[in-house]
Amino acid sequence: MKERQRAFGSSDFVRDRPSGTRSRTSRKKTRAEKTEANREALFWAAAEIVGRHGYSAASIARITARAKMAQGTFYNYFESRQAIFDQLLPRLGEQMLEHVRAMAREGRDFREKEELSFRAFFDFLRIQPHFLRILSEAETHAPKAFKRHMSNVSRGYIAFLKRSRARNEIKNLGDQEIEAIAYILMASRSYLGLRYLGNLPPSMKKKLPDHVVDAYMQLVADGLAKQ
Amino acid sequence: MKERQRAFGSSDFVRDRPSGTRSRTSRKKTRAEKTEANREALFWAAAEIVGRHGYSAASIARITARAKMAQGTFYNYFESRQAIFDQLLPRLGEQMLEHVRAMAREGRDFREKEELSFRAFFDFLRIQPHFLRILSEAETHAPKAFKRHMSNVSRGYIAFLKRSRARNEIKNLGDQEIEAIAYILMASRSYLGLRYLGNLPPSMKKKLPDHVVDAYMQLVADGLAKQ
Amino acid sequence: MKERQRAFGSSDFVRDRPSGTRSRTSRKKTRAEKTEANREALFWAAAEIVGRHGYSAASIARITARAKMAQGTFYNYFESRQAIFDQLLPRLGEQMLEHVRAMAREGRDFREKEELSFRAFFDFLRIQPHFLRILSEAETHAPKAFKRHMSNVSRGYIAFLKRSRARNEIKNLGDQEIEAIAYILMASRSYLGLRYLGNLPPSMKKKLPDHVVDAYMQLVADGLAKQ
Amino acid sequence: MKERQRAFGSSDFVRDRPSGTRSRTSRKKTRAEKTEANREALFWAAAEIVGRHGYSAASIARITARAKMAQGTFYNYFESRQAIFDQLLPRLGEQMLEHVRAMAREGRDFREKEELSFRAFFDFLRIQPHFLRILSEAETHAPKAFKRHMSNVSRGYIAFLKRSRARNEIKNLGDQEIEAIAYILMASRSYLGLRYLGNLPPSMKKKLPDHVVDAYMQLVADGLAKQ
DNA sequence: AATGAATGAGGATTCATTCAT
DNA sequence: TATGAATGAATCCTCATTCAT
Repeated sequence: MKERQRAFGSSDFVRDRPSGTRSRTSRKKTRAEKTEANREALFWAAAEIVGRHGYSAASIARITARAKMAQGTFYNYFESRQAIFDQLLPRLGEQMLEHVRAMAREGRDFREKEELSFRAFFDFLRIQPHFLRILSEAETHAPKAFKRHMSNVSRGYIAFLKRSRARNEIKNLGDQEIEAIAYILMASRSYLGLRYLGNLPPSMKKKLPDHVVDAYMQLVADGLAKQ
Repeated sequence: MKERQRAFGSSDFVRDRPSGTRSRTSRKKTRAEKTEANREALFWAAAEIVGRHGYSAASIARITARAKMAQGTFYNYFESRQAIFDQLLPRLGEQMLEHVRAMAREGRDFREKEELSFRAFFDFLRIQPHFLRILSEAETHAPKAFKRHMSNVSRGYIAFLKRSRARNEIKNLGDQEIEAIAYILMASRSYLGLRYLGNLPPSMKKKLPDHVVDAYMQLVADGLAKQ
Repeated sequence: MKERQRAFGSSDFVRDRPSGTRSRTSRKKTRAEKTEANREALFWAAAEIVGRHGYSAASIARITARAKMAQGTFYNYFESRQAIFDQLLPRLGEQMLEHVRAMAREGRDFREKEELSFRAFFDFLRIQPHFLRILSEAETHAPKAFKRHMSNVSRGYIAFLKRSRARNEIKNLGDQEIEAIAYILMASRSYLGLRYLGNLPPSMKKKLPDHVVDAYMQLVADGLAKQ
Repeated sequence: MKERQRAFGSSDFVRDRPSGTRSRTSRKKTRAEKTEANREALFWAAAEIVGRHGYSAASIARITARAKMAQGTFYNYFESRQAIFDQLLPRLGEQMLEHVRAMAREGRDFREKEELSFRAFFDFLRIQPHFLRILSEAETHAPKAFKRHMSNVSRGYIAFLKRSRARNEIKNLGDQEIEAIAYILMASRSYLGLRYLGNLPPSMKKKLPDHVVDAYMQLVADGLAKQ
């Protein structure tokens, strides 16, 4: 249960930074940089622990131990335990969206975009395997963030579906139907992630099996195709 | 935060009884009946609290307060706090399956059965509105029960899909694709439940809007139809 | 930790009874006999548990479980938990004294009597291996019984020593010295018992090694002999 | 039953310090010193309570109250209640041995050394009157420490006896007999301590009566003398 | 800004005792 | 008389948060 190994949640947080800001090799960090680094360390420690063991297991003691800091230091960076919880999902969710959008952009039509974004989501889970647990427990432990995330993501999805509809790439569904479809597609990603990538020791970054992509795409493409 | 009112869930357990055995009005309960009633009271108090506030908020103090018992009494009925958590999902999950299966049985083909079972699921959520939260946090707080539930439900779903395939009512998918589809359909129910029935004061038993059923059935029926 | 096996502390309690009163084979017990048997069962269950795990581990639940009774039944036989604790040492102590005295009686002089009683004590420990622990923790958990036992036993020992002194079988010690000697001899028995018979699974009834008897008798006989 | 007064034992720990390091009057304690002082306060509070009322009466609440700390603070200094119990006997036992050895060193032969160490033991009991109870209940409440202490002390005693044997100062006993004798001598100290210094309000530091020393030395010296 | 000790409320669990059956 | 459920106080321990250094 001790959290001494690997202070930083993962290399992901480094990768996360716009590459220009990466600290030059072996220059001493400025105060601001060190502050930022500490906040990051805490954030990723929390993400790791919540992702692996759940919000209720993420005590300040555990988070700070993993971030190699004293307990008290936590409160220089976050107002409270709840405060850091409230930031987990928004930030990871935004990361996820960026990652997915960047990929989907390459597709030329609904089908291509949808497959690309579907694959991108599971890519992202390999980078950030804790995302799904952080998401699912957020409903109780960070409910505002959860709602915001869900409506945020669904809004994007709905817009995408409406654009596809306008381009005649999918069935002519009503707006309300489109919203429901968006939720179904979001749901699929979560459950398939859970089923096919879940519970992995995070070193073992399995890939989503192709037959899952096939099944999904058959259902979605045919299910939404103009008849 | 005090838990003094009777758990709503408990009406369900009464409904659950074979109607012949319902205790005659104002007869004194036998010892065995009282024991059973207490266990039920604790169970539904826990279900209510977990469903509404999450597992970590379900302290023994809170559960027993809601069930109007002394704290120590809890341990006459359950070995530990974890023990009652481990029973929540299996029991509610079984209830859900029975409810859904009973409805689906009436359908004549894949499409009818699927729609009936889909509607039945949301019926069930109106009876047992805490089911979804109990399910989603179970991943961390009752992981064995969670896995068993998921594989239990998916097994049933997969069998249903294979039967439909054998009857030529749906596309000729491979076994692996069928499993993925099963997860997608399970996922849809959860997320749509969350979106359209979630977060309700449990008295307000909203119905799932028809356009959601439409959207779902269009996607699924066309998505799985023989082309 | 469960105490289901072997309701009766040991065959000792049977052996304990004056042989005339032993219940005739397969006659139904009278009410009084049954009552008595229950009390005995509780007593020996308590002795066993205290002897093996200490007073603080001897909960009513554990005692009654071992005696195969309901918890509440305990209070038909003993006023309180403390009450049964207060009876353990007096009764076992009395048993011990009887056992030892019966043996010592056969000796003709100080030396013989002392050796016989010394050996008898360790005999007794094989019959009643829990005696020493019950004794040593009684100082805190049944202090009155402890004091009474100690003064009871020392009184007997002192009388024996004084008689030996009167018969010129030992040194001419003052009364105060005699008391100190009595404590030393009692002490020796306890510690040697602990060292050479202690911590045994009570089935393994080891015998006190002869060299211990030798050492003791050399010390005592020469130490108290007229010079 | 409240534990508000300062533990008496703690004066001992002060006395224990090399005199040069004693904190100057009214200098503020450094953090490290305060930490050390707290640990000591807890230790001696526990020793006092265990010595006076037994291990099972030594609750964290009681210990911390006596040490004038919040309950939670305890766990900054000891891993668990058992942990502090496990330290009581080793530490007091070591103190005892040092005290006794320092005195015995002055003796020139077996007889002198034995008398000095005997007297030193009772000296020590006046300083540390809880030692005997801490020792006797340790058998059940800190069994590993108990065994280690016993074999530790007996080892020293046996070595002393063997040296005396080699110098022809005592009878030529076999090794096994020597071990038994060692236990007898240890036993005597305990029981005589209990009888003659026990149960005292710890302010009343009675001295062991001379006639007890006489009796003991007569028994031991003559009992072990070459005939 | 960083530390880590201190706090005390809150949590799970145990238990002696009571009491209705 | 025997039962075993009910009680609620007491126990050990954890933890978010505060604060002096």
